[in-house]
Amino acid sequence: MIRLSRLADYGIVLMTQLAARPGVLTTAPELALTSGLPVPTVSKVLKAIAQDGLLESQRGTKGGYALVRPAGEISVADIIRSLEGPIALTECTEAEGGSCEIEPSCPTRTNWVRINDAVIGALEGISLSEMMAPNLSFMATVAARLGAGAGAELVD
Amino acid sequence: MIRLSRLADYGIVLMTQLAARPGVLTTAPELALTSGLPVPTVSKVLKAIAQDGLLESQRGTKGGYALVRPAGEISVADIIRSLEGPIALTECTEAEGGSCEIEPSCPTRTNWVRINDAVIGALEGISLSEMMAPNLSFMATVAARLGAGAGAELVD
DNA sequence: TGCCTTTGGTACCAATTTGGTGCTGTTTCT
DNA sequence: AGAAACAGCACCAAATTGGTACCAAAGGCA
Repeated sequence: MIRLSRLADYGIVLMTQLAARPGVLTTAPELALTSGLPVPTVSKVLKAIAQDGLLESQRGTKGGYALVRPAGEISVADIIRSLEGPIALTECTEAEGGSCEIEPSCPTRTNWVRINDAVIGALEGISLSEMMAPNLSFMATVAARLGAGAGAELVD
Repeated sequence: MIRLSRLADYGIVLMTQLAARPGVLTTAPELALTSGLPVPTVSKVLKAIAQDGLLESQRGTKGGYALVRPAGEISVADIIRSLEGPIALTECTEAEGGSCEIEPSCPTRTNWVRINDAVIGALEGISLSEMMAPNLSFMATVAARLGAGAGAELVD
């Protein structure tokens, strides 16, 4: 499966909710309520994202989490990376290339990097603010970006 | 992880090797040799792809596999789909939406489709023939494609 | 100061998924 | 016939994931 881990999925949902309250500290239990996810899970996810620097955290009674950057400057790729490390679709495309035994007989290898880059590009191109509301301008952006490709005729 | 399954990875490698010999039937054992993968695995992968219709298969002594379409008309997305079914980055984006419990409180949901489409677009935009050789024109194409946004102005 | 709230870190356990393999049947060519 | 190759099972082992629990540290407040 080419599938995002659930944690990353949750991360994007939670970050989107945080983006809706810029500058305000929100606690994990609060986000658990609004998202419908269990508190420990929310904690785990936010902890990891905060550690990566995408969230600022405040301990204590009036603590909580808040975005460190405006929603428009945080991409989906950023969030995925903060939870899962560098985006690598296959072992081939990992920085520490080593465990691919068929590597010598694999001329496809170098081209994998291109696929990887294309996917990363797609994820870089979508910011948190674009995830916040179902607005038409966003759909138009994606449509234009995809051009002849896949999700083309979304709008109009 | 946002990672392709190994089977899909293998599938693309094997299809690339088949693309290098258009019109010629190649056996699974042969491909196992050239790819360095175990025969049963190669068999399994090719079997699945053939069943989906991307490969034609011929039984018997002089049997083997061959592409049904020119390499230029088979995309990476096609191969992934033939092995894993529809590309869905999260449960949200699956056709048979059902198992997402937090769905009602998930305004992000509709936007997930956009991310999904962007990734699919990136994968649709890369054909087997582009995976065959490390040629510069392909790299230039990708570079241009990545330029503005994600999987933009694909082939033309 | 003492307590409560909240994040930080670690470790663990269970379940799902994955991927590799083996076996038997069927087709086709020599 | 017999050999070679695909077709379709079904199964087993291992890795990954994800959910949880527990304790430590920090900060506000009475």
